[in-house]
Amino acid sequence: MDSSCTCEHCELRELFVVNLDEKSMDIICSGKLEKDYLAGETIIKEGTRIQDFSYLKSGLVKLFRSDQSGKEQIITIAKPMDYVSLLSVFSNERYNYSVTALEDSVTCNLKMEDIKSLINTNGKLALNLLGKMSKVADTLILESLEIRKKHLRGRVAYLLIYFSKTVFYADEFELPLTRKEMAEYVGMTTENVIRTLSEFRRDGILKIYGKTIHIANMESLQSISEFG
Amino acid sequence: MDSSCTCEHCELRELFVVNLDEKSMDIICSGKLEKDYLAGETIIKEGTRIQDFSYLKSGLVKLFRSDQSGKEQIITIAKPMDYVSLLSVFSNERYNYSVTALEDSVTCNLKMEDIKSLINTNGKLALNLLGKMSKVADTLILESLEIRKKHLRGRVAYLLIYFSKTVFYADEFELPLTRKEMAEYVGMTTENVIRTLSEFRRDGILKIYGKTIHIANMESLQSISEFG
DNA sequence: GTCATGATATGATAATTATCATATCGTTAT
DNA sequence: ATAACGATATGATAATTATCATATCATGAC
Repeated sequence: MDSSCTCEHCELRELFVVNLDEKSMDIICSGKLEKDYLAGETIIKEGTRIQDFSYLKSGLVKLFRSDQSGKEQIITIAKPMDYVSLLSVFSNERYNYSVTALEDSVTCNLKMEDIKSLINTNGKLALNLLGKMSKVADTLILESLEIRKKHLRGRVAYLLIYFSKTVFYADEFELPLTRKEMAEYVGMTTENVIRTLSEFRRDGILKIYGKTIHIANMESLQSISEFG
Repeated sequence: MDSSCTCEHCELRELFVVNLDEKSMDIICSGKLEKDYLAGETIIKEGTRIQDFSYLKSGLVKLFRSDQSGKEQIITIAKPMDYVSLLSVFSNERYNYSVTALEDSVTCNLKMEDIKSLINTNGKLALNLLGKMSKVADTLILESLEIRKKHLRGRVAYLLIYFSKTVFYADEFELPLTRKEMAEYVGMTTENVIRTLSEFRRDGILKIYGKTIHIANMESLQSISEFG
């Protein structure tokens, strides 16, 4: 066993759920590569050839698209143990989105070829990946339909609740997005994100200290999100 | 070989791309069930348990969600050889969307269990399905981002081009959606769909005879879609 | 045939959202 | 330290879109 490989102790088992046999684990591990990124650094650039199958070990990243005029749309945010390259990966030669670190982050990159050959011999792994991809796609599609139905207040409320309930598990947290990025996520203008946040502050729903948000009235925020 | 099974001649081979061995083919085929639906009929109802893995043999169907107030949002339209149950299928117990026939349609239903056990033993099939799902998810997600960027005129133009170029392969076609459904697809009101169509007619871009649409000026329509 | 209903259609108005202008604040580069 | 820049912030205004009212038309129910 390669002494530089610490897979037995790493999260690969958790990630793939099914226990791979020693040989498969060795193949995967020997090609495994961890990379560190500082907040703001580019992890994947749209148009790059897809060679790795990567997941996020720690930190927080955004997946987004840019149009010709440079305007960006955030597709989703990935948390630790989420796949960074799941969309596109089995159907495309190249990434059709970019990935940037929102916080200092570490990715774990496996070789796409290794994964593909493993899938060929390990049906459980295949089903597991199908399940993961199905879930990610479902979530993204339903989320975009939900957001589309909401007014501006509802969209901002939705986003704050998202961070509070599914990313930070706290009523007070440090926003990992600028107001501009929040706007790019939920499809509105930066000015209106700012205005909406100010409005929530004036209504006593939020306390805002720069990027630090404290949700003072979660009930109100939730009813605004569901729409009011 | 079961004489009622005509799989050798059917499109299963095309669909799965990889040639299944006789035994696998038999398993799939013996559980195969074709169903006919008239335009307007419900094929899948949101909340139903997922038991089949089905694709569309002929016709045209819409996948959509309904909210508590009965308002609907169309997720996508499936054409022949598209999977009707691909989203959700590997991650959910129940459908979180409904499917209705837009035209008289025929579905071919395979047993989910058979597919799953085949995936276990056939890596190529697994990779093929991963590819298909990846592509569908990608398309849906990017489409929703594209539509979100457009103004009303661009959205209607986009939809008409979609039907012309990828569904009917013709400049003149019979719209399979009501104006209300068009609105539900691209996220606007019925009135504004109608108004926009009228505007295109007045500008000489379209000729409209009820549900029959003739695109008289594709260049204009395309530049409107890309936005202008 | 007549009625009821939903689809299509159009206009007037209201609500929502974006754009533009401007200002402050904090951070980084020099 | 100062300048430059981007992020945050707010107001005024314009553009976009939805809502409401109303009318016609087609279709299916009876």
